[in-house]
Amino acid sequence: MSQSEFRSPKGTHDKLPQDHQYMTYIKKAVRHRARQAGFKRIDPPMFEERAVFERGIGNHTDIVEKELFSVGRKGTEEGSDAYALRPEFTAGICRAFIQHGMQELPQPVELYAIGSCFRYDRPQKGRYREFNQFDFEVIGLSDPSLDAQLINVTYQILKDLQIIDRLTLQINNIGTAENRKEYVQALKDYFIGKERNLPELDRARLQTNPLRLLDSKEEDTQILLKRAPTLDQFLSDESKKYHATLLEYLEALGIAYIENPLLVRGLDYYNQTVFEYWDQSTGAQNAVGGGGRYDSLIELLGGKPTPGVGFAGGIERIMWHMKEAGVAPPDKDQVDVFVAQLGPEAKKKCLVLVNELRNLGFHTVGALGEASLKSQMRLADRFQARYALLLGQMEVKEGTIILKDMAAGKQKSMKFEKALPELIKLIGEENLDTYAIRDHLGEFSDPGE
RNA sequence: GUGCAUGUAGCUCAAUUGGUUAGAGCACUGGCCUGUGGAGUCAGUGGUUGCGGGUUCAAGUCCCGUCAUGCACCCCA
Repeated sequence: MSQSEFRSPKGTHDKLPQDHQYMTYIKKAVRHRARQAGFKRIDPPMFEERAVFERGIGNHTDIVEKELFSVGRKGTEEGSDAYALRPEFTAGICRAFIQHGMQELPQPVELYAIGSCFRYDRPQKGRYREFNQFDFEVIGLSDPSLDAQLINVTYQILKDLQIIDRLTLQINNIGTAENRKEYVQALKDYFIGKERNLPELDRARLQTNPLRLLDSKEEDTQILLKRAPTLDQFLSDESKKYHATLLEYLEALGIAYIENPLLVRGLDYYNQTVFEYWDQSTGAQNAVGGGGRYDSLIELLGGKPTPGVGFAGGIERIMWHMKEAGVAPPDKDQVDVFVAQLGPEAKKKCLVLVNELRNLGFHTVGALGEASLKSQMRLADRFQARYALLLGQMEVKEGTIILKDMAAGKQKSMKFEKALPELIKLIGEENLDTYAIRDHLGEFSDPGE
C-alpha cells in the first residue's frame, strides 16, 4: 500500500483513465437512447436546500436521517447544514420543474441527468459515498404507456451495454399512499401477538419501516409472512388495471419481466409502478437501477399536483457488470502516431509536425526530450502507437522522413511532405478525430460524442 | 450505526509459525545493441513491514489501541 500522507476520502474513488473508458461508453449509451426518446439533459446543482430532500425523500428514511452530507458555512445565516449534497436526482429535478414553470411546456416533460450523487454510508461492494447515476424523469402525465416507454429506454440502454442478460426486471404496483397506509396497519395488526416469533431486527422494522418486512432475509419472518395480508389485497381496481395494462405493454415491447409482489421501494414518494433491475445471481443487494411512479412528489415540493415517473441507474454497478461479463469499451485514447527525433534541427521540425498532425485529427504523441532513439522507440511501443515517424539529422539534411508501421515492424523513407498524406491514407480519413471544426477538406465533420 | 476479515516495494505475493542485513515476479532505469520498440540476458533504483504503544534477549510474525481497506448486516444505485 502506498504510504502517501493523503488518500482519497472514505468511500470515494479516483476515476482513473481506464475507468473513464467505461464511463464515457456508458454515458454515450445513455445520451444516445435519451436523445432518441426525446429526453433533454438537465443538471440540477450538486447541493440543494436540505428541505428539498427531506420533504421529497421522506424525513424518516435512512437516506435523510443518516446518509445526507451536509454543506454550508459555519457562522453564516445559512449555517453549516443549510444544504445537503444530492443523494439522488429526482427531488432536485422536480424542484427545478416547479421553479422554471415547466408545467407550461408540452407535457409530459422528459428530462435526464448524469452525475455524482452522495450518501454518507459505510462503503462496500457497489456502494460508495460518491457514486454516479444516470436518471430519467417523465413529468406531467400519468399513463401506463409512459411507464412502459421509460422502462423500455432503460432496457435498451442495458441491452446496448450487453449486460441485460445478467439482470432481471422486477416489477410491482404498490398502489397509493392511502392503500399502503391501510395495508401497513393491517400488517401491524396481523403481527400483534406474534412479535415474540419475530427476530429482533424485524420487530424494530415493524415499527420503523413495516413494508421492509416483506423482503426480510430472516427465515422466521418469511414463514410468518406466508399467512399475512398482502399488499395487492389493498389495491384499488384502478391500480390493478393500471398494472395489468402496463404488463400488457411490456409484453408487446418484448421486455421480459418478473412480477414481484414483495418489491417495495425505500423512498416515500413512490406510488403505483415500481421496478428494479436485479442481479440474476445475487438479487436485490446489487440492484443496478430502479425507479417508479411518484404522482404526489411535485405537490409535496410546493408545485401544482403533477404526476411523474422516473428511473435511476448506478453507473459503478453497471461498470462492475460489464467487467464481469467481459464487455470491453473501445479505447478512444489510442495513439495513432508517435514522433521520434534526434538532434536540435529535427526537434524543431518535429515540434511543428506534431502540431500539424494533431490539427488534422491524429492522436499524436511526440518524444521531444533528449532521450536516445532507442528509448523513444520503446516509448512508442508502450503507447501502442500504430505508426511512428522518425526524423534525425540525416533526414533533415535530405528532406526526408521515416515512416514505420509499428505492428508490422516495417519502415520506409519518403519525402518529408509525403508523410502526412500517406498517414491519412493509412489511418483513414473517417478515423481522424476532429471536433466540429472545418477539416482539411473544408467540410464539417460530426463531433461524435 | 453493528459484526467479521485483512494491512509487507508502484502492482501481485513470499519470509521455515518469534531468530542474522525483509525476498521474488511484474513494472521502472540502464548495459549487451555508437540512429530503431516488442523477445532474451545481465545489472540497478525502489521498504520506518499502515501508524502508536506493549510483551520479549529478540517482533513483519504475539497482545492492546488507532487508522485504512474489503465483505456482510442495516439501508440503497
